[in-house]
Amino acid sequence: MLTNARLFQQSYQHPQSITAAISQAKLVCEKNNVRLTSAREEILKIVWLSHQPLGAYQIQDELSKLLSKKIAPPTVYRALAFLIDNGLVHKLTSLNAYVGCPFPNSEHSNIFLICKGCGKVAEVVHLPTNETIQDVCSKTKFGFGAQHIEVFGICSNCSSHRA
Amino acid sequence: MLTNARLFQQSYQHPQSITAAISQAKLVCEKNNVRLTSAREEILKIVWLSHQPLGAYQIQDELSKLLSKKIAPPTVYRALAFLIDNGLVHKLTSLNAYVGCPFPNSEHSNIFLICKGCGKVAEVVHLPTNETIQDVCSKTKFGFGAQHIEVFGICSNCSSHRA
DNA sequence: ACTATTATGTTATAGTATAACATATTAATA
DNA sequence: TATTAATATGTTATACTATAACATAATAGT
Repeated sequence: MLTNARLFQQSYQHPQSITAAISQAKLVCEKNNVRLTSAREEILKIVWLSHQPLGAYQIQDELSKLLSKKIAPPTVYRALAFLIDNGLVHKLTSLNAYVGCPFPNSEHSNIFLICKGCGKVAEVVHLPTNETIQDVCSKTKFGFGAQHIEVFGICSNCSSHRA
Repeated sequence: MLTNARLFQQSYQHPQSITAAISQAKLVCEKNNVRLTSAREEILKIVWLSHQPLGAYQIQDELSKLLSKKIAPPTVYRALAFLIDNGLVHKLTSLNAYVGCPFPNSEHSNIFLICKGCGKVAEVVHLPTNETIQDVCSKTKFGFGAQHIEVFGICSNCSSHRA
């Protein structure tokens, strides 16, 4: 099972992971034959730097600050659409918020653990869950395309600190 | 496995299910000691009558027609919040749309099969999937609260009619 | 250099949802 | 049954989320 759930730990500090994420993103874009422009890269960094999922307008604010100029929503949404299309960012639909994908190359379960305590979100790749979903699809003759799983609860750090 | 996936069949016509849904809703409300007021009941009917998930403003339009008067958004959103709280309606977060719950009393997997062809949505209760999710939570020490699973694909009716 | 393609800037607006406060209805109690 | 507390609805305004449409700029291939 692949996960970045340790980001729930208080000590966690996005180690070299942002630069790692960026260089991985560059590889992905090269492979997909698309361009990681500076706007896209900046937004990817902003999303990665946050420990919580960010809304589009929060990203807008950050980017405005960073570049010291006004950024309009389409700039943000277009970059997000690009990053999502290329598997570098996910949208959490229940939150209208965006997170960086920690493993853009792996097979995806798209399972997101959303902590109601601290607001942090971890992603998990879990093949057994994929299989049970496939089972549901075959039983209902439903042609599987994609899945999106959001799990709401309390992370270990929050439960130990509030207990 | 509990499902209403046969609603994907072309012949499917919401049999007596609307009245059944309403009477079940009344039971649920009685059990929960809350009131199924006429506005709430009307909105539940509207959601049930649609074979596709409805947006809040579509519901607003329907209700306005039905009652021949203007309905403001808060009326709709409040009724939806009530129905969701009592497990009678679900929100599909990726669509910003609402569907009636076909089995408001059962244990829930909250698995939604969303057909990209016809736009219909079926719900499934599938305990094995619950178990794999629980497994993910225990492995990550994440205190499970709730889950929401959206599966995107093509239903059997659409695949047979387009093949 | 020229052209086609892709990306960004800009303005306006569409679509989704809630805050805040007034009024009405219902349920419980005196 | 009048009173009160609680719950629900009406109403207005506004916040939040996202995209359309069109102009300009940057890039890549010829």
